[in-house]
Amino acid sequence: MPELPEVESVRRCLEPRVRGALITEAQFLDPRSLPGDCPAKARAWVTGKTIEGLNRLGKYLVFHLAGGHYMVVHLRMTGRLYTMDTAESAGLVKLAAVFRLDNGTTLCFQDTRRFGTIYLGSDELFHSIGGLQRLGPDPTASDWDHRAWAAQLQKRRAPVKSLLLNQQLLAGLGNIYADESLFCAGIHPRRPGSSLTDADLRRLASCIRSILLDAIEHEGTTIRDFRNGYNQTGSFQGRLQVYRRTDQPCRHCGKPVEKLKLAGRSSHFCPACQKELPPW
DNA sequence: GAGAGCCTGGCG
DNA sequence: CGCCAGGCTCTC
Repeated sequence: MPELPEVESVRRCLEPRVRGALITEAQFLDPRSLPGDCPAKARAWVTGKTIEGLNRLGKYLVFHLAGGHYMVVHLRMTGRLYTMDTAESAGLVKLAAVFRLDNGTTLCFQDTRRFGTIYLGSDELFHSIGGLQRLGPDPTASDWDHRAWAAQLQKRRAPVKSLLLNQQLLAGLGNIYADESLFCAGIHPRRPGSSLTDADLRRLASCIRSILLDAIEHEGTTIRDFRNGYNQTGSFQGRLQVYRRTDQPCRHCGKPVEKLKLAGRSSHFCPACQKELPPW
């Protein structure tokens, strides 16, 4: 569910409400969200620690805790992380974890499909979490070296859509924004990375950046499950051009949007605006 | 590369 | 009932 803009929206909501706060009480209600840790041990570990800051690395949220400790959260498909006033939080059901803070805030972690994960530890976490240690560059960073990224893609024969989903090459795109970026750049999702010209990749890099930044401004896309750090929906769903618009007219040329399966995921594209023809 | 698996719930 | 879903990992 959450891709870079959704995770960033969560981070921006939460950061001012958790920074500087002490965790006075924690409950881990679903052991599956704690790979390698047990709930009792995790509870004792986080209780009494102060949250010094909240960063984002790709789709990971990183809580910086006093003493060089970290709590890293990945929301996967249906995870929600939001705050509410502790007074309002009584009787909440189906939470995977709850944290009470000394500033009167309660931080809730909810996850219908239970793929989401919470990792606790020190510096070694960044090596032990497989997806975190080899994370590619962040396309929303002002110093993103898109030319180096483009050169990597041109070395691969895999479909460009699969390459966009590979977090080792670029951190933050998921199925929605990969499809939207390819439409914006006029590139068919099945084109091999090695077939992309420098001009294609300059266009694609520019589309990725502008779409992600625009989606952050709109607090992300809510198809069904996504909620920001205030437990509210985003609004970028109204601006989608192809994602989940199969058989509906392309907003640019009117031809019906098509769908194909790539890397086990649906890919939505306009057959006229995103041609897959020789010379590829 | 592709496919299965991890889970739950909504939809046709 | 079967299919599908915003992510990621692991096996063939």
